[in-house]
Amino acid sequence: MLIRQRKPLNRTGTATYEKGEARLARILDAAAAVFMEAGYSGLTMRKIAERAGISIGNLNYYYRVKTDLLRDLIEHVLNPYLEKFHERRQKAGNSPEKQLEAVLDFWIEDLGTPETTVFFPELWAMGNHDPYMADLVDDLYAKAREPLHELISQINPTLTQKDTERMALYLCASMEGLTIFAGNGKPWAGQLKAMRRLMINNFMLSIKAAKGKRKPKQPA
Amino acid sequence: MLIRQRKPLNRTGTATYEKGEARLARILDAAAAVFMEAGYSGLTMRKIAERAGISIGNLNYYYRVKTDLLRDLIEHVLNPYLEKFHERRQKAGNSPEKQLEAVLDFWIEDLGTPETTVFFPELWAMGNHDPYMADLVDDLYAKAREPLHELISQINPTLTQKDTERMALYLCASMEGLTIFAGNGKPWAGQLKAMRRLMINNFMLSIKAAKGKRKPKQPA
DNA sequence: GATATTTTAGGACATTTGTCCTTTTAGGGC
DNA sequence: GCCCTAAAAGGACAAATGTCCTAAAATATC
Repeated sequence: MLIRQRKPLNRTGTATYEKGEARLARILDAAAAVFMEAGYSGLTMRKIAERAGISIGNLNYYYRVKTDLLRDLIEHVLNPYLEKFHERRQKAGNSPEKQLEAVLDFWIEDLGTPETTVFFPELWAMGNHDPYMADLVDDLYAKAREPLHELISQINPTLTQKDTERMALYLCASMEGLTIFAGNGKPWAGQLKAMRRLMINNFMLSIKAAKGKRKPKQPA
Repeated sequence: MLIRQRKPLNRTGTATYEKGEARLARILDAAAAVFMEAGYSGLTMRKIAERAGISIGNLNYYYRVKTDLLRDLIEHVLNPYLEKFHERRQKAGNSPEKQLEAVLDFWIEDLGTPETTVFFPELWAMGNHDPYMADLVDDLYAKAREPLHELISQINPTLTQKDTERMALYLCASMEGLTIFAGNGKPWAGQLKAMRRLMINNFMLSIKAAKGKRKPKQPA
């Protein structure tokens, strides 16, 4: 069954038949696996092809240029994160506190997975040398912080928008930093749950204790 | 003037004359510069040689194997950090609070430098694929956390050792995570000072509010 | 079933990269 | 001034890698 009309050659990351579509997905899966094992510097077209069970020629048919494969790979890995975050946000509890706790819970739990532990530090490193990657990462985190932002402002309405943003960034940075120490296979991995409790407690404390300058009605 | 006796060839990262010693240092400087610009994946022997103003043959005379150069490079960059942390720790204020504040102040300020912003994320990524690098990074952070550990336990003596360690890790992870967002050239770089204030305030709050289980004297 | 296009494989090529070898130059010890 | 080793340069080589080309096989469309 035909899926999309497209000129032969001169294309990248697209397939027209179902078979090609499936192969494309498997290529990106293989690329992700290689990336996790060997990192960005160890990500070669031949390794990807071998992992996907196809020839280099065939891989080159789908991706003429490695850069395109890399970009698709990043999106292929990152998209599920945003989806997971959005759906998790819905089925949170009732109060803003419970909701925030649910989001943070999920966030920190995710740090412990091998994918997140390996993938994100690599992204951070790439972001320092590749503006495209830097933008991609920034966008991702900006979207991931949105729920935090909203919930923080509900828990402590006296905070200005700027203070709320900074508080959200604080939480985000703290959790992401934990990846390095308590991520999968890291020295503190066994204490991830304890760290989660400690962090969330401290976050809540900080949010409530923060003295905001915003007032319900501006006094004359 | 002769500095060290050594068999010719079969050596790595060592020089015998002063000239060689100086060249060695310049090689590592050049390597650090290339590393910062291009990252680990862009670090090639030829780029390093070119940057150092020498031939590949000469670079190979000092480092037969790239791995050795990389390890020396890491140490060459990391050592100043430990030194700076130790000396900064001495000239801190009087009270434990002031001392801790000084250490954290310096720590977060350092995040904003181009070197730290670029170098550490690269180290984190390498640590996921290279056990040697992983150990090196772990050791570094363990040493960097020592002052935190001690000061935290002074500020809140009711905390058990484990709680103190976790609290230190919390501070450490939070600050390191901030690198990604407010490091040099990052979107939040302009708000690094504000974030520093926010973080340190919250850290102090968390340390003091933490309820420890340790008591001065065990009750019967 | 015939045809056109997608998909696949295999080889090939130029470039890059780590490493090695040989030769020349420089510098310290006597 | 002579000798020995360090320091430096340049070339060379094999392996790896991204990319391209051509031909065969598979597949949808008519």
